[in-house]
Amino acid sequence: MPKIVDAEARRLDVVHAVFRIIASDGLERASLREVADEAGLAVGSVRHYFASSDELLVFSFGAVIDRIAGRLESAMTVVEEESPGSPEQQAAVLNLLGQFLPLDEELAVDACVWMAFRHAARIKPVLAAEAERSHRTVAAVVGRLIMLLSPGGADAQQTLVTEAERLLATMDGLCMHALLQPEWMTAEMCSDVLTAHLRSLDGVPAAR
Amino acid sequence: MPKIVDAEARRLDVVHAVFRIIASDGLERASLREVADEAGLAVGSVRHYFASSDELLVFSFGAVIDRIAGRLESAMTVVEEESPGSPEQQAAVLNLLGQFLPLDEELAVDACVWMAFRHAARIKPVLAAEAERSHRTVAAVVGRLIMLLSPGGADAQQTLVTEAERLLATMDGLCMHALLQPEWMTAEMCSDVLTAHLRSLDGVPAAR
DNA sequence: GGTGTTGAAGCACGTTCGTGCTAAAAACTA
DNA sequence: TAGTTTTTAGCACGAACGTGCTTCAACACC
Repeated sequence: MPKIVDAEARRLDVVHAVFRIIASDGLERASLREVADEAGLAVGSVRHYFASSDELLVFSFGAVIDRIAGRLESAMTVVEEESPGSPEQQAAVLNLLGQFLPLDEELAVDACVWMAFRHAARIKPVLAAEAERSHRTVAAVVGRLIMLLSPGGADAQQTLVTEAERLLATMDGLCMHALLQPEWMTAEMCSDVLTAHLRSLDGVPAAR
Repeated sequence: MPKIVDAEARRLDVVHAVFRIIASDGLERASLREVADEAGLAVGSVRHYFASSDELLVFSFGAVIDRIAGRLESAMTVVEEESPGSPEQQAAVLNLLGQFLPLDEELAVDACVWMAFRHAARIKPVLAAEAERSHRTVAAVVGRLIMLLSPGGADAQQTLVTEAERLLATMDGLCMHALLQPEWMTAEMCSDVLTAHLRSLDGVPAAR
C-alpha cells in the first residue's frame, strides 16, 4: 500500500497556507501555485487533495467559519454559565464579542480570511452556500446573546431581532475598521465602543 | 487640431464603466480589457486617458469617495439647518445615514465600489492614500453629526469620539450586510436598526 | 522480495493580464 | 486642400492563471 499520510492533516496544512496568503496578500493571490509554494508542496500535490481551485477555496471558507463558530460557541457557554448582570458575565460578554475582532495574530488572520471570503461570495456563486451558513451561525449566537442580555425578558420579538442585527452590524463594522484602519481603531477603542453599545442595550428597551 | 473630445467627461465615462464592472463582477475583473469593453472603447483608448491600470483604479476610488462625500455633505447641511430635536431633524438624520446604504441602484453601486476599494487598499499600497482620505472625510461628517446630536452639549471628548466610531462602525456593518445578505438586511431592517441606534444616542450619554 | 496503489512532481495548453509600441482615423487650422 | 495633433485601434511580448494528463518515487502487503 502507499505511503501513509494523514490526509486530513495535510488538507489542513494546505488550508492554513491559504489563510496566510489571504491575510498577507489577499484572496486573489491565493492561486494554486502560490498556495503550493506557501505550503511547501508542488501544485500537483495540492491538486491531489483538492480537485480544483474552487474546492480548495470553499473548503478553506468552511474551515474559517468552523474556527470562528467554535470560538464563539465556547465563549457563549461561559456567558451562559455566569449569573445574569454580574460583572463576571459582563466580562464574559466582552470576551465573546472580542472573538470577532483581530485582537491577536490568530484572530487577525481569521478575521481577514473571513471578511475576504464573505465579500468574495457576493461574486463567486460557489461560495454562496458557505456564506449563508456563516451568517446563520453567527446570527444565532448573537441572537442568543441579545435574548440573554435583554432586560425586558419576553420583550417584543421585533425589538430582539432588530437589536441582534444592530449588534451584528456593529461587530462587523468594528472588525472591518480594525482590519482596514488599525491606527484609528485600536484595541482600546474597540473595547470602548463595545462597552458603550452594551450600555445602550441596558438602557433602551426598558425605556420603550 | 484634433478631434475634440471632452477629456474629463470621457474619463468619467471610463470610471463609470469601472463602477459597473466592480458592482457586478468585483474589483479583480476590472482589467483594462474588461473596462474598455464595458465603456465601448479600445484598450488603447482607455490607456490614452489613464497611463496605467493603477492610475485608473486610484482615480476611480477617488471618484467614488467624492460622490459619497458630496452626498453626505449636502445631507449634512440639511441636518444642520433643522432645529435640534425636531422630527424634521430626525428625518434629516435618517436621510443622511441612509446615504451610506445601498437603498437604490445608484447607492448600491457606489457602496459596492466603495467597499471593494477599501478592502483592496489593505493589500494594494497605491490605494492607501485614498483610503485614508475616505476614512477621514466620512469620520469628519459622522463626528459633526454626533456632536450635533449629543444632548450633553460639552460632553466628555472621549465619549464623543467613542460614539462617533460606534456610529461609523454600525453604518459600515449595516452597509456590509445590506450588500452581502440583502435577503436578511432589508431596507426596513436598516431603518429599524438606525432608529434604534439613534434612540441609544439620546439615552446613554445623559444617563452617564 | 516483488508489486501495485498512492503521494508528489511537473509538463503543456489555452486564457487572461498589463504594458510598450506602432499605425490608422478623425477633425480643426492654415 | 494640405498639414498637424489628438484620439482610436491593435499587435506583441512576458508573466501568471487553472487544469488535464503523464511520470516518478515510496511504501505496505502478499
